[in-house]
Amino acid sequence: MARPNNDPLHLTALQDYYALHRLIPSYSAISALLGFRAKNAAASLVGRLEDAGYLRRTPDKRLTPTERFFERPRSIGSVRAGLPEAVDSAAADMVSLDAMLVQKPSQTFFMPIKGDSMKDAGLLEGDTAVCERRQRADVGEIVVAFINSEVTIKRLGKEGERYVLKPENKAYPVLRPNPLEILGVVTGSFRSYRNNRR
Amino acid sequence: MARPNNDPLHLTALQDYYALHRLIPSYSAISALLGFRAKNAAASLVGRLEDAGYLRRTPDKRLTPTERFFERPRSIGSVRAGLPEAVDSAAADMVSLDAMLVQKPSQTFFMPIKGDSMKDAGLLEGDTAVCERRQRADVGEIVVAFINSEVTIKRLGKEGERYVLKPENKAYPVLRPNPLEILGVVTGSFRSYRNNRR
DNA sequence: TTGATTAGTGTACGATCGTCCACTAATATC
DNA sequence: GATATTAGTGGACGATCGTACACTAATCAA
Repeated sequence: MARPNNDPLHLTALQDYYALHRLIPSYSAISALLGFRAKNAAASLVGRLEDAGYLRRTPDKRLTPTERFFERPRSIGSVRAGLPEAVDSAAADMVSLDAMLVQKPSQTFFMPIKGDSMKDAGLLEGDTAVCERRQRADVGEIVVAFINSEVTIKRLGKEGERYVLKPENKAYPVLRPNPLEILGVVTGSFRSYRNNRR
Repeated sequence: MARPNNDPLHLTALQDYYALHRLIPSYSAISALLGFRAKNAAASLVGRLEDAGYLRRTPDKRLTPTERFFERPRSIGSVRAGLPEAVDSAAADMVSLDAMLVQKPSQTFFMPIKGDSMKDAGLLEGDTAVCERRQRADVGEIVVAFINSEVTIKRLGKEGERYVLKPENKAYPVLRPNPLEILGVVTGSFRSYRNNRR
């Protein structure tokens, strides 16, 4: 019995499962999850998902999510009223968080933001900065610098011939370290409003 | 032959494998990876890793990384200069940002921040809010609300018996929409300094 | 010196996994 | 109105997976 299905790829159910367990379920687990009676249905579903580029296989044939698997709808902002489910998927493109924030994984590391010296730049205590390892930076970029045996995040400025580190908070002074050692450049940031993990 | 081993948990090798494939390998794959001749060695290794809290199992017994699996030796604080490596606990090439910010993929969407009405909360123009579809929210949460045929992001407040929407910027007034329709709750946010923006 | 613990070898076995084949029912196409 | 195509059923089968049991070698503590 092939009941017509508006979501024949069952993507969201699998994404929820993955978010919970960090693993693509086995065929029989997929069948249990989606209510299939034959695990063969799961097999062909996985085939479709592979064709669509949501799943791939490791060298030893095991199932793995691709980048596209993690894409989420980005809504435009003007949505029709009424329907609460209305952040309209028709008016949304799909974007992947990782693809947006991490370009060079091997050069990228995370740094927790401490204190409020950068709060006017929208970097608050507890935020995480996405940083790219690099020794040189341009004026105006936010950099990870090494100063007084500590790592700090400030905006790179210039006074005459001299490079300085500017906080984005009037309560803090401009730093004029000499020498100035740059560990990396902040290419993004993120924060979570949840306390708990997972 | 039990050769003495300085890293009897083989964590880094497994972390590298996971970074590559987003999957904990099978016992035989572990044996191949680490050069074991008996996959039983992998089995007991996994047992140790479970005891140490690096791995756990899904309800159907399949292996999964825990939060601790993604931790990295943090040598921050008093890092000696010149060594920009190993700055934070979670390495960017291992853990996906998506996993950190999205708990329920099927209910989650992204919304661009417009204007500066929430700048004191660290939400700037061009940032992206991670939102979870939900009709009800608690006072103090940042919500996605529907007001005057537009979608807006504000903090949910209460005045007496009445729910209000508070901007986080003194230049903007408190909104008292009636009725108040909530589309979702902001569970996180992120921004990229890449091409544009500030 | 003895005994316990740790780390890995080797073989065997049952359970689970993924694939294959034939089949069905609803939808879409011509 | 005939015919693909899509989505799922059902059972069979070989391969792989995880576990169990017996054993070895090196380290460590009493």
